[in-house]
Amino acid sequence: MPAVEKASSKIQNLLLAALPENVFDKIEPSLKLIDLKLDEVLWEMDEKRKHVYFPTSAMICLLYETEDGESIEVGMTGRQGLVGVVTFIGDARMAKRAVVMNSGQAYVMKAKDVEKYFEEIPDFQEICMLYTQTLLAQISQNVICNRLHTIEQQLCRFLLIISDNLQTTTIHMTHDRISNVLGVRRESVSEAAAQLQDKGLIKYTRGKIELLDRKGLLAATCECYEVVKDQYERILGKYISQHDS
Amino acid sequence: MPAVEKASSKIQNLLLAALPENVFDKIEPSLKLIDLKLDEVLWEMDEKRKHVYFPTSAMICLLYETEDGESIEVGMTGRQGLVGVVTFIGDARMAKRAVVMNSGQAYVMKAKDVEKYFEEIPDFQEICMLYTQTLLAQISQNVICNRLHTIEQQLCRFLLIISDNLQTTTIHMTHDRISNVLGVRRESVSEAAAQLQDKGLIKYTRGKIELLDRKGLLAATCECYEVVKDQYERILGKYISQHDS
DNA sequence: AAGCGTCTGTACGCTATCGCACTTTGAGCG
DNA sequence: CGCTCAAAGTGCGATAGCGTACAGACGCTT
Repeated sequence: MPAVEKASSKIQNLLLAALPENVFDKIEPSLKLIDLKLDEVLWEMDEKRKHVYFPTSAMICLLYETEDGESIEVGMTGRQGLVGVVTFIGDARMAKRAVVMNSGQAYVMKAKDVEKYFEEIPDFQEICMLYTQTLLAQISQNVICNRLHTIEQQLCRFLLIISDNLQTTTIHMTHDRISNVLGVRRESVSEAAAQLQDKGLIKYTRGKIELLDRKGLLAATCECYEVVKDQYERILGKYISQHDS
Repeated sequence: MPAVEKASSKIQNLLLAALPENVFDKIEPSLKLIDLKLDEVLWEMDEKRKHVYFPTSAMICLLYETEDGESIEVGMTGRQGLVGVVTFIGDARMAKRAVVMNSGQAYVMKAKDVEKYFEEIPDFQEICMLYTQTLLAQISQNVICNRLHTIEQQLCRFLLIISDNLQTTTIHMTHDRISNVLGVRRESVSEAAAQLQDKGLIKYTRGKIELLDRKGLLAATCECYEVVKDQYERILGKYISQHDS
């Protein structure tokens, strides 16, 4: 199997792609590519985690839901990461559930296998631990972002992150859905989106947002986007060859 | 040396106390008890972490500082935890600095030794990893708390956490200092504090806050306090014998 | 005992966001 | 091709928290 095909069709998850080929071959039997539908719940709080997911084209959101039903994103993962960090650092449940935010595919691995490989294969362990660090950085930044930045800034950041993970400038998502992730009103998202559209940075219609001006969005968002991205690069950069944009 | 003395005078850090005695004895030579002064900076971002701290009577805050100088707490640690998680899961820098928020003592261990014990002693590794999980839970909850809850609720939560860690109902801290941690104006803290005082939950004078009614504070704070505390208990509870309050 | 500096109280206008209610629009379905 | 319903637009009063400015008060120092 030519390396090109491997990179393009199989290992679309950056963490898996970061593994040395022989390591990947070793764990491959435990990987299964599956489809994830919108709003599918990968796990609920207080449920034992049975799988770890390495998204390729799907996007997953770690959501928290308060006692009175409001939901907020704690962290977010696409092809740049994995879902189920807690599986190998223990069984903490930091979010109430993991929900598919953008349908697509992901590799799944049973928690048992993950644990096994984690102990047996140092490279695998290292990649997982490094990713955990980037997740910590991401969540930490969300603390700051939620306190200090405007909805417009947060929306820009959100769009950029999605775009990075899905490798597209067209995002299929309604304002309402976004509002649930950001933990704000739908109207606030609509308003912020309208402003970005006025500035020529995006263009949207029902459930579809197109990013027109990446640089403009970068200028309109807060430092948080760059900070998290930089940390990701610093921590995992050397392992991840492929860089888009 | 009688066990009582050990518990009372030496191992005031709950994580260290959770280690089996023979394990503690093994790592003890690497531990040094030091004094931490108010506002002392344990590390700055982009500095290689050289030590791990196990606070006994000190309280340490993981602070983030934005480009325009605002500071916010990302996480907080006292005798219930340790500072320097990143040392063993890699070298991520999720916060810009760790600052002493309440003077007191802490055990220090060199990063090198930490790494060594981490690999050699499973019990040590486990405790460290479990604590990391609780930290993740704590930071995640801060994301939610910052988005959804009032300053008054957050102040209650803050006071309760400090009280838990310092094992006292008298907190020596000015409104100004608290405002830096919560990432709000000093006046907002003063106002919230005044309300809590009116309700008879606390009593304060210059730089000193006394908690009068713990139950009342619990009722006045948000779910976040309990959620984090529950996670801590669930994850580390079985190792930690001593429970106050 | 006085003085000074730090800590806290108060006040006011401003902004971002909320909550709610209602309208308009557009995409996809039959 | 038109209908229908979800998505997005609009408006308005309410409110939490901000920024700024200044006044009062407590406690330590001399």
